[in-house]
Amino acid sequence: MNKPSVSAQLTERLSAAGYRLTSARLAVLAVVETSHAHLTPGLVLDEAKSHAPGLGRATVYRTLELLTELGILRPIYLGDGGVYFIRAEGGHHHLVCNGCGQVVEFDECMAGEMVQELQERFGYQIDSHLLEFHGRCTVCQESPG
Amino acid sequence: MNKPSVSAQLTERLSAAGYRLTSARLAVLAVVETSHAHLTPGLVLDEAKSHAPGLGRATVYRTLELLTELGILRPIYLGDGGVYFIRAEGGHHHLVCNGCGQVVEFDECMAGEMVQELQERFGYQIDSHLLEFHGRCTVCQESPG
DNA sequence: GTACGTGCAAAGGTTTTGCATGGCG
DNA sequence: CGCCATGCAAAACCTTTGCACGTAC
Repeated sequence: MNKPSVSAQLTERLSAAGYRLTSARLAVLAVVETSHAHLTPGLVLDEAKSHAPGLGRATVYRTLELLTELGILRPIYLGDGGVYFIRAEGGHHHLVCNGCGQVVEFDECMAGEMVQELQERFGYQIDSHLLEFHGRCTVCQESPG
Repeated sequence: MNKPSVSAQLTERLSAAGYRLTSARLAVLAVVETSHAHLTPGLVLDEAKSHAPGLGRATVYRTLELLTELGILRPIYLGDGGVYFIRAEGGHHHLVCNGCGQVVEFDECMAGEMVQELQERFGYQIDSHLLEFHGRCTVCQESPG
């Protein structure tokens, strides 16, 4: 049972909102904070088990939902039959091919000014954004159907 | 069995790509073209049955996948436990509350210039885009947790 | 007439739920 | 010590697959 290391910033967001800092939650948070990949519930379960061996599937789902509510994670759908979770912080920018499913991540982003305007107009407090562009990659343009 | 009415533009995209115009596909297309909502596979099945009573669940899934491949639909994930399909044409712009799940649609969009740049840089042919901003609505800002 | 597409039903996965037990605060 | 959170197992759901039949072209 590897002791999970999670930033104080994240743990405080949990306790500030009235949630207990259990070992199951810390294990999930450690995975979320370490990983740079697009996470599925199953993958989180596997990895978090190295911190908390007895961890159950249901708890992972409950924790992922909780972290989404707190604005730490966000769910996305990339075209195959399941959910992925990504860190909500900052933003994500995807270019997705409708043919082969390839996902390219890029950095460009002109969302800053839109965030400002949307916050004023709708009264939302905006934590994160996701920009997805869909089309066909160079390979799939040549093989229609 | 209501005869489905589908625009020639859509039917031609199917046949141009080498797909047959079956009554099942026309029924699904009619629903997609008529509806303004965020569509789930189950809802599409129910509605499309009014055009093609014997329609099966599997065919709806296969057709939705096909329409996604052709760039007519796009899947999104809005935070509850399932997929939604929306029309890919143009773009979609959502403001989603992490607390209560409310989804606001807005018109502003500065994606045009980004599309241009991404096409040049990655060689993609871009059909559509999705901009999602996540945060908390005015109500949920006051009730943390 | 032929290959593609369909419907059915079963299989395969994923997500949710109920409940007794455990542990944070 | 009380209540929240967990783990387990089962249930509920959603999605995919295999196969024989139907139908667009």
